[in-house]
Amino acid sequence: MSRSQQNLFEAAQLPENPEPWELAAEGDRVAAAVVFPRPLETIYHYLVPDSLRELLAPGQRVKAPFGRGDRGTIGFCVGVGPVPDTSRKLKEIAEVLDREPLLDERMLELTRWIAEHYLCGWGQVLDSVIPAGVKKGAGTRVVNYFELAPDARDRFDELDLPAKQRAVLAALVASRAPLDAEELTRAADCGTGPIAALRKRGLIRAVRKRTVAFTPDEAAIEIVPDLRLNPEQRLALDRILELMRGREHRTVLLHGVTGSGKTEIYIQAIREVVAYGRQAIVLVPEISLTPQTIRRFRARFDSVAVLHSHLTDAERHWHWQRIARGEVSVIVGARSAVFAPAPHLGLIVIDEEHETSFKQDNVPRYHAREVARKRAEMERVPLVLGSATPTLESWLRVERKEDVLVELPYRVERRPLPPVIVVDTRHDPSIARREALGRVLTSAMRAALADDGQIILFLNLRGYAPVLWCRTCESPVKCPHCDVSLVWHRDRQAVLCHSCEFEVSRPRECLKCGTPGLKFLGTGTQRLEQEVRLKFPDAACLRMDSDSMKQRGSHDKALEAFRRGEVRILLGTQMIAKGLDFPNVTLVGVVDADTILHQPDLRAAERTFQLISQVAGRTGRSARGGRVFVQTTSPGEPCIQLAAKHDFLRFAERELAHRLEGGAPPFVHLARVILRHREEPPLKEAARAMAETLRAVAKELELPVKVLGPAPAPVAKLKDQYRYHLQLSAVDLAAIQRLWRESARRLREITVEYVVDIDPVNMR
DNA sequence: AGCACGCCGACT
DNA sequence: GTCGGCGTGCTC
Repeated sequence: MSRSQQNLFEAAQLPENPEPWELAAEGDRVAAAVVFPRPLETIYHYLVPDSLRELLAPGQRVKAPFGRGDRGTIGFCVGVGPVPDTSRKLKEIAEVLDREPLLDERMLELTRWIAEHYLCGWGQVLDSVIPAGVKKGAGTRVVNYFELAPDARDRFDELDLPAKQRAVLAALVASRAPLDAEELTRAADCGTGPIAALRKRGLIRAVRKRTVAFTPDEAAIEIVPDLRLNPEQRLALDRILELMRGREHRTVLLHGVTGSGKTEIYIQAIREVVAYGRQAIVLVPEISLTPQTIRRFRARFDSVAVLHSHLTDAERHWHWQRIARGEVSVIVGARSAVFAPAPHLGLIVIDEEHETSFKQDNVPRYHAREVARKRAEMERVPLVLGSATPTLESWLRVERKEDVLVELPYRVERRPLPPVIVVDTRHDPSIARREALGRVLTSAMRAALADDGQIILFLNLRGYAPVLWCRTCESPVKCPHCDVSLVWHRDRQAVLCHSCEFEVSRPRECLKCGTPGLKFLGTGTQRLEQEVRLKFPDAACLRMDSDSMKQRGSHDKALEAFRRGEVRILLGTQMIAKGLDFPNVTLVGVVDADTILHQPDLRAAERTFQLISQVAGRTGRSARGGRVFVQTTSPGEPCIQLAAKHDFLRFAERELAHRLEGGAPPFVHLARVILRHREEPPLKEAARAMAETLRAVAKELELPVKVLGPAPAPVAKLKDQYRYHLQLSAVDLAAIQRLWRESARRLREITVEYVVDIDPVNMR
């Protein structure tokens, strides 16, 4: 038994060293520790019948009778060992579902850590970590393979057989491995009849095997050599390599301004890892997982697996198997790629570390950065976090010397960062006329176009008008199912709810009071597109948002058109804020910096700073230079001012001071409890009762946890369910975790549905 | 989360 | 009298 297996037994509360009498009493019966994909903390024990003993190992799925009805339920075996010391009569495992473990001991340990850290069931974690395609065996099928019966080879010469049957036998004699029906009929030039006849005679027999019935169509790509690093990059890479060779875990924060060449450093660090025969995982935000990013890695390494959300189950399964066999050196993917089953991991990289999409927003609500940190710690390999605008969480760790800071303060070839001009739109005549582009930005656009430059305009709202105003209610019309304003989409001639599926075509009257006469207020990307076309009729303009980019491949096509210069003005949402690198872009406009700034979120300033910095990174990438215009009604806001000066350090210092003063993250850990119910009064009462219980338990156990609330959630209703939330905060996350676990029993009286979110990043 | 058990209201 | 509403509590 391996060491880590023993650890699992401890977790499963099996006796580590059973007393001799125990062994005698139990004979040599074996028990399996099983967890189920449900919100259950408990590890359940089952007897392993002798017939399954050889087949069962930790990491495999089993079917076992569970609950009062003894229904066959699929669970995950997390340990095998002696029968625990319990008076309870154990049931037996009914079936072993996998031939091989789906996860090794380390991954089991990692998933257990996630369950404990994020307060959910271990089985739930395992269930979400293993792709559906792997569980289903997608892209594989069971095929009959034929081989000679044991004595057929010897009797071959004396047998008197029809010619075709003889040919089949001859083919099998010649082949060393068993052949499937297709191979056999081709080799013997016959149909299936002779095969069936031979089988009947007992001269050949069939063995059933699961085989891959999937062939990937990955076009070959030409490998290009590594780029020459500039002195700063060289220094940064050396620092990372030095830590890598130490064979100790370290987390490196690679803070490099946009365009400083961080990706090249990742690539060359990975090269070293691959040279040792190890694998690297590179996590990138989902929206950055574009064909360009993929090509960039595939042009530098022989075997790259790209895990993105559009893979079919069969493709995902195929990659998973290849990764597990160690055939892939580099795994590039979004959040869930942190679970790639690489057998000899050498390095984990997280690009754009500050991106919120690394946090999963359903159970298990893990943050890929924290999971990566844990995994890297367990595997004793480095973790590299890269960003131009690190999270304050990562920055504080650096300040506390918990992590190592490596900086790239300059762009490649020492190109300057673009000047950022903050435009006060409060007294702008165009804005007063409800236009989206103010006078300053419009004339800057005119100049850029006259100078043959290209333009990127960023606006964080999709649709035509984000507000449908009812004059009678004197308020925006809301979705009848959600506490969210409906958005007018002109292209579909309908108002949509961006939180649920609700849609009404061309409403003439208010959905609440029935009065006609609605006004469309505010500007979304569709209205912006119209305004741009009106003001610049001669410049080809393209809108990129999730509405216009629904079709597969349209994203790549749009960017290609922009790259070729067929499109002069590119406008869109978040999806154009990252990673794009077009040398001819000489102007970037942030149409409304206030949309993020004024959100009720403790990180609103941080997000605004990040947005401006990231968007600014899209220009000035060639000798042509470039400028950035940021439209806002709060031009004095420090986060905007400091982003305009590209001064992350000052911003971090200021913002950290604020957070410290306000007792906010990263100085404390938060946990958010979101309760939901169809009716508001019982929900409110349940939330109150929960807060009271948590406060009482915290007091009894003297746990230093603050309990805030309850209060209606910022989105007070979603899909016909009202929402309330509580906020727990503590310097030490362990205090929150303990409080939650210790309260579990007393929280059983809470009958409305609720979830806990540890270290939330989304406060809606 | 599921699911069985249980204790109350409208039916044959 | 029974069928079934969904509140309650447990699952090796």
